[in-house]
Amino acid sequence: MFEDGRVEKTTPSNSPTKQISDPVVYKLVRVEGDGRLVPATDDEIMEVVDLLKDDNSEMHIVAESGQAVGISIDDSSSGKSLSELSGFSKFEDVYADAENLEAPTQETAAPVAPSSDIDQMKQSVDAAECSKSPDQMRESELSCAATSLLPDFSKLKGEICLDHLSIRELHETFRATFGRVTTVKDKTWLKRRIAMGLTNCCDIPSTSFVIKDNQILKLGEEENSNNVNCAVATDQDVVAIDDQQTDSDISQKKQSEDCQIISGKRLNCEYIEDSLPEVLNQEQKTVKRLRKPTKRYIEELSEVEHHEHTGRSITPAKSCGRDCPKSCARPAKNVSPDSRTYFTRLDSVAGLRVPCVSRVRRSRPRKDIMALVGFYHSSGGMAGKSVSKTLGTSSDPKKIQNQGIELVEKDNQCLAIDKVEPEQNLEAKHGDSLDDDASEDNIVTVPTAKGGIRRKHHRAWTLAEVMRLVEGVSRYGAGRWSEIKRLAFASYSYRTSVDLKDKWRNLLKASFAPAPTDKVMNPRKHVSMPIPAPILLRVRELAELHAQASPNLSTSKLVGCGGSVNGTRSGYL
DNA sequence: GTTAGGG
DNA sequence: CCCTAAC
Repeated sequence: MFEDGRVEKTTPSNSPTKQISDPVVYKLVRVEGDGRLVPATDDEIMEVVDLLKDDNSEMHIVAESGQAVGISIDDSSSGKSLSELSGFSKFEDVYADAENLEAPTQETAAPVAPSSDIDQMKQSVDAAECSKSPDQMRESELSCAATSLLPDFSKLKGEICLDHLSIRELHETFRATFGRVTTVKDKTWLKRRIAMGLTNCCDIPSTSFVIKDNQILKLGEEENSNNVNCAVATDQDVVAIDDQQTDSDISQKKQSEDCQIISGKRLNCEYIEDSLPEVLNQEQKTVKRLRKPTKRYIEELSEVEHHEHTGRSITPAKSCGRDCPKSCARPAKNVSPDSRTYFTRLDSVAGLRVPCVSRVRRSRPRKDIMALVGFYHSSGGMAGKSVSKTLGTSSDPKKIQNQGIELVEKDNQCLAIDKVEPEQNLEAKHGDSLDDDASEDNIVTVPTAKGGIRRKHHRAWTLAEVMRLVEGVSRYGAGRWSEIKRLAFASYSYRTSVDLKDKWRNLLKASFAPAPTDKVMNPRKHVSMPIPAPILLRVRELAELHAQASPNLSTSKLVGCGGSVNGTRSGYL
């Protein structure tokens, strides 16, 4: 996996930091996928020579001899970055982290003993004015900041320049920044590391810079190197993570420090992971950071959304559209809206039981109404016929699509259907009251040839409706359908004026057709309730009446009083 | 918006 | 019952 990958490298430490008393000889190696370190070939060395020159200033890592050997790289988690970036520059952090691992034990051995610094710091918490050596004085200032573990560079007021600090001061600053001590003696590394901590940024120039308002101000630094720095820093992160993950002995302190830097760099590099440890330094908490929601969180969110969505489609409380303006306006009958009981109404004339789902007009049957199908079938009659017919339409390949549309449609439909209407039961007792407000909704969407779909809802005309229609025609005149609708079918929200007109037309047809003879008719077709002869007779009368009156254009009102004038002319409307 | 008529 | 032209 890392065959092509990068070569880690070593050179004699030519760090500008002359304080390094312990020169380290680096050896260029290649990290194999399994973590083995393979001595680099000449080609590989040549490959990175340029990098060495460019990044020389970053290479003055102080590492105890032999530490480089212990570095292992977990390719499983960092392979990508490793393959993309120069492994060589990782050394900086790798070494630093390796060093940090042993920081507690190294403290005493370090040339600048951190422990003594700590003591001094504690003693000089409020001793900024103590008369000490100039060096100590500066230390005191830094120590004051360090005691809170939060950097307080108030004396520098927003502008921090680390360039002129000594190694020891840098150590103090480091400690103030990260809350831990370090034995790294490399000034540049310390500066950059501190700058990273202070600015939460990995874009730290390798040369002089000033930190102002938590931002890096470069001093004559070119833009080009910045990108490199960022990338390098990211790479360093990866290495640090790997180191942290593979090394179980790691100290909590170090973990949090790594984490902090990592998160800060992530922020900058817009690479965010959700595996942040819980332990964060204080200053971390003050830093806003982008955090990708955890997977679980995302799932929960989506689930909520889903619930909301489905909930919306299931329980819409919207007003019905054109179909039932009236029924919606009417006061709701005192029924639980959630009740899904379906009452049946006994049609006294036809002797049929038809479902009475209250005033829902032109909406497709809900799923649960399908459960009633069996009932429809067993009950026979025209209701059964109509339902089976509509069901047949819906069971084609388009069914799924239709159902999807159904949901949408229902949102726009009056869903007061779930209400049960006691009055209908009363009417059932009354028999065929003209106030009968029967309703049933079995609406199916039918694909049309045009590619669209149309809602097909079939509601068989009850005898009561027919009678009411006939009366309406006789009273207001055939053709005044809107008036009939308004005055006689006000409570039949599902019957439009067009419906009335159509029905009347059918009635006319029936009335002038030869009397049905049972033997001829297919019993299957005859499920449709026959219109009682008296009604048909009345229809014919009215038709003849209109046939006569209508040409006049003036006398639709005469219809009611006209009685039977010259009978048998054209049976036409 | 209503009505008539074809489908 | 839907669709649409005509009014």
